[in-house]
Amino acid sequence: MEKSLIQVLLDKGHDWLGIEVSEDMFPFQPTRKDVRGDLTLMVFPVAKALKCSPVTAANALGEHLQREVDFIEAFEVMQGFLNLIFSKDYWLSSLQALAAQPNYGFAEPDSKALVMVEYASPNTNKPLHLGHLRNIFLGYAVAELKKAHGHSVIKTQVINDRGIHICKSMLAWQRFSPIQANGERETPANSGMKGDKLVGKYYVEFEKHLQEEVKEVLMRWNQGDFSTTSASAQQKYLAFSQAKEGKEEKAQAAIDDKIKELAKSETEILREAQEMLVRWEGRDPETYLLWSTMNGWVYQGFDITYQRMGVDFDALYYESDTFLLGKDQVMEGLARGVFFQKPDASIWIDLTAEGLDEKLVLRSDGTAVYMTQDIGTAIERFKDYPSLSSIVYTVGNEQDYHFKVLFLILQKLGYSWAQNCHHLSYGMVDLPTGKMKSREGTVVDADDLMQEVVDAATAMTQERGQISELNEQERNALYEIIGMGGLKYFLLKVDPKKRMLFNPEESIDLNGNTGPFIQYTHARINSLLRKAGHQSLKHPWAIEAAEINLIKAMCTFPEVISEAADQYSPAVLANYLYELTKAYNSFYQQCPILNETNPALREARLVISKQVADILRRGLLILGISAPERM
RNA sequence: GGUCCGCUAGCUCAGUUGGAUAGAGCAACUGCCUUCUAAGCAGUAGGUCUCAGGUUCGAAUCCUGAGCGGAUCACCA
Repeated sequence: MEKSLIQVLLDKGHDWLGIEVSEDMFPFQPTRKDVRGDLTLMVFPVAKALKCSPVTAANALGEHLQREVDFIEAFEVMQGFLNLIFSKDYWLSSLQALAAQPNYGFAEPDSKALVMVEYASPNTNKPLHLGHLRNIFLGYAVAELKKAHGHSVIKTQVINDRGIHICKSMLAWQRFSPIQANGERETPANSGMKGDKLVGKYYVEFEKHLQEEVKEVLMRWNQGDFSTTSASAQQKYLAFSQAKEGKEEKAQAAIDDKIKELAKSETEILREAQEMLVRWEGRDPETYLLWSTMNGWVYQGFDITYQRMGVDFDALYYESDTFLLGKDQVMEGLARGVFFQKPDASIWIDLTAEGLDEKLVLRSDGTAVYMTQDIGTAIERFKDYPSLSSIVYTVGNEQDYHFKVLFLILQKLGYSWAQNCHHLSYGMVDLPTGKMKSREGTVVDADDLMQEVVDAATAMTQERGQISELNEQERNALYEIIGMGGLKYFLLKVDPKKRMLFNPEESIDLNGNTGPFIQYTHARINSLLRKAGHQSLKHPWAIEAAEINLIKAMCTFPEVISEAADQYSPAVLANYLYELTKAYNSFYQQCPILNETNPALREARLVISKQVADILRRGLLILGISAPERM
C-alpha cells in the first residue's frame, strides 16, 4: 500500500513538482496513535529539494495524493508530517480481504527455498536445563517462522553422543552404581529413574571422585612425593610452583588452577576414562554395548522431555556417525592451499587477513577437532539434501567466533552456500542469583522447571478459570497448555541475541506481557463466538474508529511474519501478538459486541473478533504455544 | 592485550530504513464486575536513553572516544 502511494508520487512527481524524484524522498511510517491519520509521510526531503517550508510541501503533496488516490479521504499537516486519512471503505475492504484468507499473513507453503534449522545439541551425559529450553524453543519457533514465511524446513538436532564426557558417566556407573538384589546394576527400569537423570547422576559421581583424587594428588605433590607421577607432570608442577613465587594473589590463583588441571590428568580415574574412550574408538564390543545401552536410557529420557516441550525433529545427526567426517575435506583443502601444515603435522587455516587468528582444523595426530567435524557435517548435509539452500545453527553466542570461522572456511573451500548459512546466536540465560553453574548446583533442570510452571498454572486456573464444562482430562491438558505457554512466551519475548534474566516468579505470572494473557484473550473471543453461533457474517458492515484501529493492527501481520522470519526473531512476533491483544482488550472493554444493537456493527465486531482470535492462535502456534478455546 | 556483544523508568524488556511529546509489563497508588470470561480495562507516579564529543532541519538510533558488564581468542566441545 505504501508502495502504491510511492508509485503515484513517482509517476507524476516530475511533472507537478518540477524536480527529479526518487523513492527515498518519500519515507512513510505509521501515524502516531495520538494523532489523527492512518499513514504519515515525512516531507523534509521534498521540502529540501523544493527549497520551500515543510508545511508548504506537505500541503502540496497532500492535495496531490487526495486527488490521485481514491481511498485517501483527507489529510492533515503537522510540522513536517503529512498525515493521510483513509476512507472507511478502504478499511472495510481490507477487513474483507483478510477475512477471506484462511492463511492470512502466511506465505504460500513451500514457495521458498529449503532451509535446515539445527537446534538442540545435547550431550548424552547430562539432563537438559534452562539454557537448552531457550535454545530449543527458539530454534523451533524460528523453524516455524521460516515455514510461515514460505520456506520448506528440515528441523534437525546434533547429538553429542561420544567423547570423554560420555565415558565418564559410563565408567562411574560401572564402578559405583549399587548392585540390586537380582544382581543387576542400577537402571532406569529397576530404579524408576528417568534415563537421562540416571546417567547424569553418574556423571556427577565421576566428578566427585575425580575431585577427591585430585586432592590426594595435590597432597602428595605438596609433600614432595612424586612416586606415582609421570616425569613430565613432575617437571611441569615444579615449573608452576616456581612461577608462583613473588606473584600477586590473582596470578597465583591462576597458576593454582593450572596445577589443578595438571593434577587431574594424573588421576587414575581420568586415565581410565581416557582408556575407555580409546577402547570405544577401537570399537571394543563390551564398551560399545555399555555405551549404546546408557545412551539408550538418555534418549528415552530426552524423548519424554521433548514431548512435553512440544518440539519435534525431521532428521537426527549423531556425533558418533559424523566425528570422522571432515578429514577428507581438510586434506583436500590442504592440497589446494586453503590450509597449511605445521612442522608437527597439525593442519591450520590462516585467517589473519580477515582479522581473525590462525585456527587449527586437524590435530597433529591426525584426529579431528570440533571444527573438522562441523566442516564435514555441513558438507554432508548438503549432500543429503541436494536442494538445501542454507543451514541455520541455533547455538549460544559463546560460539560466535567458531561459526564466523566455520562459514569462512566453507567459503574458502569453495562452497557458495556458505554465505547463506546463519548462526542463530542467542544470549545466555542468567538467574537472579547470577550465572547458572553446574559446580554450584544452580542449574535449573528442564523437567523440574516445566513441572513447576504447570503446577503454578494449575493452581491459578483452578482458582479463577472457567473450567466447569471441562472434564478431568481436558482440565489437565489446559493446565499444561497454560503453564507451557507461559514458559515459552517468557523465553521467546526477549530478543534472542540478548542475554536474558530468568526470574522464576515472573515466569509463572499470568498478568501483563505474558503468554496466558494472550491465551486468555483468545479464549474470551472464542466464548463470544460460541455464543454468537453460526451467523451469516455478511454485509452491510459498519465500522467506527475503534474497529478501524484493530483492522489497522491486523493489516501489519504479514509484514510482522516476514520481518520476524528475516530477522530470525520470534520476539518480533511475540511483541506484535502482545500489542494486538492489548488493542483488542481495550476494544472489548469499551465496545459491546454480542449486545450491540446495530446489527451491521455487531456483525463487523464479530468478524473482527474472529480474525483477531485467528491471528493470535496462528501466531502463538508459530511460537509453539497453543491457544485454548476456554480457560 | 586483540576481537565481538550489551548498557533505555526501582526491576524485566520494546523502540522499524535517523522523525512528532522515548513506550509496555512488573512493583506502588486510584477507580471500574447488575452487559459478552476482572488472567481484564481506565488512570496517577516514575527518564540526563551509561558518559563526552561529532554528523544534521532532526539522534536512544549513525560516527569517534571513554566507562561498566559479558563472551571469545585451546591440539576442549
